[in-house]
Amino acid sequence: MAVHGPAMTDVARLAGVSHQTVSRVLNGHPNVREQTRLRVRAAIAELGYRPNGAARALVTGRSQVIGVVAQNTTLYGPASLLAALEQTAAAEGFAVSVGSVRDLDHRSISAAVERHLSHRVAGIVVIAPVESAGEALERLPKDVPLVTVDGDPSGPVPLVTVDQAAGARAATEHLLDAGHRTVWHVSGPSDWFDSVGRIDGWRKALLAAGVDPPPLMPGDWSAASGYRCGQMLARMPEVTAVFTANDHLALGVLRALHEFGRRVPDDISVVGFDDVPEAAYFIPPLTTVRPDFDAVARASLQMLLTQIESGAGGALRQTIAPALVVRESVAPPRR
Amino acid sequence: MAVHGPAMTDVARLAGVSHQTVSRVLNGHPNVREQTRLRVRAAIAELGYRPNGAARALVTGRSQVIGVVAQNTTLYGPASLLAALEQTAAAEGFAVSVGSVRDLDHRSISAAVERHLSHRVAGIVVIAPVESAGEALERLPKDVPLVTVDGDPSGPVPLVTVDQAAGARAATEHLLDAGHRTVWHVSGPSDWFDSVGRIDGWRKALLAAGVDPPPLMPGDWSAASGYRCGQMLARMPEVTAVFTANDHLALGVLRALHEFGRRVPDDISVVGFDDVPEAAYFIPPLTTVRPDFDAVARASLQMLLTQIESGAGGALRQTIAPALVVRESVAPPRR
DNA sequence: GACGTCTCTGTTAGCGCTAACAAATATTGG
DNA sequence: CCAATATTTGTTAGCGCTAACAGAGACGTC
Repeated sequence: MAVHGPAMTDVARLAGVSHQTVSRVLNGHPNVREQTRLRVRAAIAELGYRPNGAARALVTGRSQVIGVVAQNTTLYGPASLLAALEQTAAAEGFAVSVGSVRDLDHRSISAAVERHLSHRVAGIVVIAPVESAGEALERLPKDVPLVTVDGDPSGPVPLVTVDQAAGARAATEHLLDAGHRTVWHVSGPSDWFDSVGRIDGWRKALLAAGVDPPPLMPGDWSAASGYRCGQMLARMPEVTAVFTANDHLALGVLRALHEFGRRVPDDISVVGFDDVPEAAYFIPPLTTVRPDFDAVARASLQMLLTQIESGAGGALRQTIAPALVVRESVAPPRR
Repeated sequence: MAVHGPAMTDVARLAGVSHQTVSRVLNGHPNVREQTRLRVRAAIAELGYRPNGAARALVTGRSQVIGVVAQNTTLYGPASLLAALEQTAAAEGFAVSVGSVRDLDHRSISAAVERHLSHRVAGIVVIAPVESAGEALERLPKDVPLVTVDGDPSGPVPLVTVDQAAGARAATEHLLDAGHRTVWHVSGPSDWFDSVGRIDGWRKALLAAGVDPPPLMPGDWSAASGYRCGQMLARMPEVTAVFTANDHLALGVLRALHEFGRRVPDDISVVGFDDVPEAAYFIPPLTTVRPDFDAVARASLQMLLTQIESGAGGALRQTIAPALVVRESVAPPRR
């Protein structure tokens, strides 16, 4: 094998056909005699030939690559999404190129998208949970297939999203059903759509039950901020139930409560969101809401592929319902 | 902008030069008059021209893409590594294409590498913490720049690795220094080099202190397996110090000990490995070992780029030392 | 048997770029 | 001021592939 490996003509020569016939075999074109097809395949195998994606991309104007733009792929949610996306894409013959950005302002996002475009990706998935991201997306070239995940529900861009409100409602109602008078909420950052949706669901559930929502405690997804909120919650004797916007916040809250001698779930019940793999091993095991990342990945890729193939998109909005996972961090309030 | 956007010739026409001059400007070739350079840049900006990576890759035989092969990018370690790799690569003008694999057997790895090769990536980083991966890598075409992360320390492939043994030794010695007679170890799966290195460091530290290593408790990185091991540890009154191969195992152990009423660190001290962001909010805050993922990413990319540029590699082995992070899960044994 | 109609295969052009060389222009030294 | 050299620009070819068309057989139909 030379430095650049065998090309299509080499395969053609060995199989005694033209390079175009090789191309037809590779692309599953119907009008090729079975015998020829086999000869070509044999030649491909013998030479260890690998089609050159760059050449194909050049002539077709599209590569078999999907670009993903995400912010913090270290967080459990984005990481899971990315992994699921990659698995799904691979099954469809697409590679995934990551362009993570440090901040979700629109300069960063635009830059990441630009990078993808210059590689002529077939389509782009933007995990854009933040308001400022939307603006960047609106001014993009319209001919690029694009799907947003957890983006602006009211924006004009095709969107797949976890039903945050439904998840939050389920969590809140679960606590209410256990007999709690009200439910406190430790939220994520207010510029994340995820946070807003969860706050919304929590508030609606309380209102529907005829209770006035207590003040919101804003966090930033981190266990550290959960801990800070927990230190306040622990000092308020009336607090008996807390819903946190993710599991890491819950971990921080749990620790603060523990430090103050407030027992979970005996004194205070806690529900999280995300179902990180460790949630079952928190002290106590955490009742939480599990978003189906695989489903989100499948839906967004589906949507993207439809756009890629047909030029214009099918469903422009899709919502995935999360499920409540009941463990041991919830109990009825003591009287 | 047409469907495929402006090409180099369009820029050339607008700037009144040949397309080759445009190419020279783009590639920073020295022999271009300043005035011409400016005219070209202006034309590029005006048209919103974006170079076509596919065409460039076709003619140069190399794209500005680095392929990463990893297994479970949902785990904290791999996810952090991937993110760091992406950041570093972006700074050097490279995109990162992920090829995650479900299993680390050599068929899967080979397939992922093949996919990358067919996209003509400039180089490949394999996060291959498992023995079977090594075999797959040895039979690769030799002309592809390749770096392994956390791979086989005795293999022939260029390698960047966290000094697992040093980290484990630091953890073990920290417990010994606190006055514990011996230290138990909950390990990762035995086919991971990371596990083997950590087991090795733990054992050596004990031996150096003149104590006979207690039986090894094998886990699988998950909190679930940590919990199972913890249930056994809790029942053995003589156990006063445990070093777990990662923080999630530690979480499981912590929970099991808590259930059995064994207090940490009063009754039993625990040290983890990884320093996940939540470790500071475990109950109690976890003393652990922090590998520097950024440094690993930088080192591996550095190594890869050297290979890409010079044809053959520089340093073939590089080791990054981890740091002990002291929190509250360690105390002297009670007498 | 001549003709259209399939099915299969080959030929040609060109995607957008860089490398290699050729040509034109500027700069220098004698 | 002219040859010799350095600098800047243009011209050509071709990377490996697919699309579009053209040609060659095989087959049935009148």
